[in-house]
Amino acid sequence: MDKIYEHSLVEEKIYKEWEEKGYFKPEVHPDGKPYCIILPPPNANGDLHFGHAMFVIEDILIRYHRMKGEAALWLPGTDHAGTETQFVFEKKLQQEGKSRFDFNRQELYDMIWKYVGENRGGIENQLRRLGFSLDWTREKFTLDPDIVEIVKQTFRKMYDDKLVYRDYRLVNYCTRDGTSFSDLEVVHEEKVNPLYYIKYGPLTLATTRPETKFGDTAVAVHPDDKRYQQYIGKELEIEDVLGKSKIKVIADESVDPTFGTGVVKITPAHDFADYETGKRHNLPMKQVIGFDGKLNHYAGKFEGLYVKQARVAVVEEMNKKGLIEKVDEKYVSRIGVCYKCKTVLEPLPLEQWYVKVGPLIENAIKAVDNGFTKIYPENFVHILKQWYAGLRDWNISRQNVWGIQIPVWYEVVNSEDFSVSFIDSKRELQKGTLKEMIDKGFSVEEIVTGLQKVIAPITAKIVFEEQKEKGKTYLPETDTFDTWFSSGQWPYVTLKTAQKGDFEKFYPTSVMETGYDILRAWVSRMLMLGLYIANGKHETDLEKIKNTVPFKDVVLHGLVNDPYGKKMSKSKGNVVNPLELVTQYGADAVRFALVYGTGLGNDQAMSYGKLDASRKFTNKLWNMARFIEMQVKESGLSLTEEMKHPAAEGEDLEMVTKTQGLIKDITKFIDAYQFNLAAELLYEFIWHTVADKFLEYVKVSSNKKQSLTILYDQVFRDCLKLLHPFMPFVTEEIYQRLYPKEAEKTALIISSWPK
RNA sequence: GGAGCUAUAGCUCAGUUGGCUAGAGCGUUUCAUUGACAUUGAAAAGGUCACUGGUUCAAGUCCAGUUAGCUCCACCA
Repeated sequence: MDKIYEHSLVEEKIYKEWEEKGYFKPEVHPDGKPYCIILPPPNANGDLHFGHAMFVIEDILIRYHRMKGEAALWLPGTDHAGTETQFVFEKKLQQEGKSRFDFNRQELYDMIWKYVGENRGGIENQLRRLGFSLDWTREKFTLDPDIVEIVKQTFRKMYDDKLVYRDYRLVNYCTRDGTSFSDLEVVHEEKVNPLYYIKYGPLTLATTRPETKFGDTAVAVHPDDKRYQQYIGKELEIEDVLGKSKIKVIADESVDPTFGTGVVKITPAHDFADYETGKRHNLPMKQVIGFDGKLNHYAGKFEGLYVKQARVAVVEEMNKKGLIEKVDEKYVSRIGVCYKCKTVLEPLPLEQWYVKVGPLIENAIKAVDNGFTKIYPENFVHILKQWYAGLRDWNISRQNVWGIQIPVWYEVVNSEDFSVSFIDSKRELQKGTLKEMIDKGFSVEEIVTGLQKVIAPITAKIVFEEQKEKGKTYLPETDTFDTWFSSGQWPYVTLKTAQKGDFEKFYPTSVMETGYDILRAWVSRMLMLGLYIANGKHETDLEKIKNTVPFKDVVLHGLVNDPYGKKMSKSKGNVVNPLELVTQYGADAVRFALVYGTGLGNDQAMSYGKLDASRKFTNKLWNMARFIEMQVKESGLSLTEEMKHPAAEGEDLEMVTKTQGLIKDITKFIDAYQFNLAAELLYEFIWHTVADKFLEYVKVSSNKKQSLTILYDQVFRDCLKLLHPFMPFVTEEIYQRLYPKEAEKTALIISSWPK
C-alpha cells in the first residue's frame, strides 16, 4: 500500500466496479424489505451547486439500509424546471441576437430539449463523482413521455372531480418573461415609490400608481369616515388628464381612513386589493395595461408607453393641469418582482387554470397529524401547517413553452373572442383576434401549426382531445403546467414508470430528503397530489390515506453557504462547484465534512477547515490499514484465511466491548437521522480510541497475536463497515485490500451491517 | 403584521427523551517522534453555555420573558 491515500486513483475505479456489478440496484437483495428514496430531481438547466452535495444524507441512508440486507432503491432523475430553464435558454438566444418570438412552440421546445439533454449528462457525472449509489437503470426525467402522460391524466381526473377549474382573475405577470406566477414565486422588494396626492374633483387621494388611473372604475372611502359621508354613492364629475370624466364614490371597509387622505382609487384590473373590492361592489374591470407591459387605447395619448414611462408622462401632464396636490417622494413600499429577472410584476387579469386546494390540504394535514408522514426536524410541521392554513387556490398555468402543455382544447364559437399569436408560413409573427387572422387569409391549420399563444375567453367550452367533434373548430390551450404540478407527483410517476412492479413494491417511499427551502413549494405539493393520485380520487378514509402517502418520513437539511456564511449565488460570484472540491479533497472528505458538525436542518458555512480535517481522516484510516497489513504479514497471520476468534481478555476484551457499543450508537444515530452525531463519534472513536490507544497497545501487547487478531478481524472491519455509508470509497478500497477473500464474495458496499 | 431559527472556547460549530467534571476542528503554547500516518503523538491554556426569572434532587438542555442577529411568510393604496 502507498504511504499516502490517493483518492484520485481509487474513486473512479471503485464507482465503475460498483455500477457494473449492479450493486446500486435493489435487486442485490431480492428478498429484502423494500426501502426507497427518490432523489429530488435537480434542475436540468445547469451544473449542480454545492447544496446538492447534501444528497449525501440520502446516500448514507441508502447504503446503511442496503448493508442491512434491505432492497434499497435510490431513484435518480432530473426536472425540466419550466420557467427557470426557459429563462436561461432565452438569455442564450438573446446573446445570439434572437428571441422566442422568432420561433413557434415546437421549434422552441426542440431547441430547449437539445440544450437540456447536454446539461443532464453533466449533472449525472457530478452525482457519480460524489459516490452516490443511485440506480441509474431507473433514471427518469419529468418530460419523459410516460410521465407526461400520467401528469395529463392527473389533470383530467382532477377536472372531472372539479379539483381544477379555469378562472379569469388577476395574476402576477412578468411582462419580460411573458408568464404568470403562483403567489409563492413572487419576490417582494422594498423600493422607493413616490406617493402622489391627486385631485379627483372635490376629493384628493394618494396613490403610487397614477398611470393606472385610466383603469379606475370607482373611488372608495371608509363607510364611517365622517369627512366623506356626503359623497358616498354619488357620481363625481372630475377634471382629468384626458379631459372631463365621471367616477363613482363607494364605501368599503377595507379602506384605511388613516392612510393618505382616506380616499383610494379602485382599479380592479391592476391591483389585487382593488380586484377584491371591485368584486364586492360589482365594478367593471378595465384593463389598461397589456401583457406587453404597455398602456393600451384607454390611455388615450399615453397609449404605447411602458408603465414606467407612462407614470412620468402622466404625472407631468397632471402637474401642468394642477391636479397634483403634493408628492411624498420618499415613500417606501414593497412591490412584487419576478424571482428570475427582477422585473416589477404587473397584476393583470388573465384566464388561468387553478387547483382547488381545500380538499387536498385537508388530507395532507391528516397525514401529518396522524404521523403517517413524519417531518424531521419537527418544527417544520408548524411551518408546513401554517402555510397550508393560509393557502389560496393554486395557479398552475404558465405561459411557457418549456413544460407539459395543459391538455385541453377550446371550442371556437365566435372567432372574435379568441386572440392568437403565431409564426406564419413566411416566418412572420402574426397577432390579433382569430377573426382578423382568418380575414387575412390564414387557415386555422396554419395558425395552429405556428402557434405561440392562444387566449380563449373564459366562457369557451372546454374539451379533451378525443371529445372534439367533427365540423367544429378548436384551438388548443397553449399554457403549460407550473413545474411544481408535475414534480409534485414525482414519487408516484417515477415508481409507476421506472420498472414494472416498482410502484407496488416501493410506494409509499421511505424517506423524502431535501432542503427545507423547498418544503412549501415541493414537499407540500407532493403530499397534496400524492395522496390524491395514489387513491385515484379524493379519499377521506384514514387507513387509505396512511397507505398512500408519498413518503413516510421527510428529512430536511439546511443550506450550505459560502465560507463567510453568505448565501451562494451566481450573481454574487461565490458559487463553489462541488467537483472542484471532490478533485482536491476526495469525495469521501467532501461528504464527511458536510455531515460532520452540523445538526439536521441547520445551515452551515462551507468550511475549508472541516474539509482538511476530513481529508486527513481518510489518510489516517489508510495508514491504520497499512499498519495492520504489515503487522499481519509480519506475525504470520493470513490475510486470506478466515480466522478463529480467540477468547478476548483484558485490554482486548475491553476493545471488543467498546466496539460493540459503537455499533449500537451509530445504528441508533442513523435511525434517528442524527448524522452529525454518527460522524463525530466515528471520527473520535476510530482516531482516538482505535488508532491512538488500541493500535499502540497492540505494538506492545504481551499476547500480540491475539490483540492483532482482535484489531484486524473484529474492531477494524466493523469500523470500516460503520464508516462506509459516510466514506464509501476509502473504506471499500481498504476492505478489498485487507479482506480479499471476503471481498471476493461480497464487496463492502453489499456486505452486512455489524451487529 | 405573523412565524421559525440562532446566541456555547480566539474563530467555525457539535452537544435531540434533563445527569456535563461542557466537547470537536482550526488557531495558540510546551514537549516528543521519522514513526503505519502529505506528519503524528503526549500535554496545556482558553467558556458565569446572550440576559432575567421559573420548574426540578439536578438545567447548556424544559417553561416564561428580555436583548441581538439571521431566515421565511403575508402584504394596503
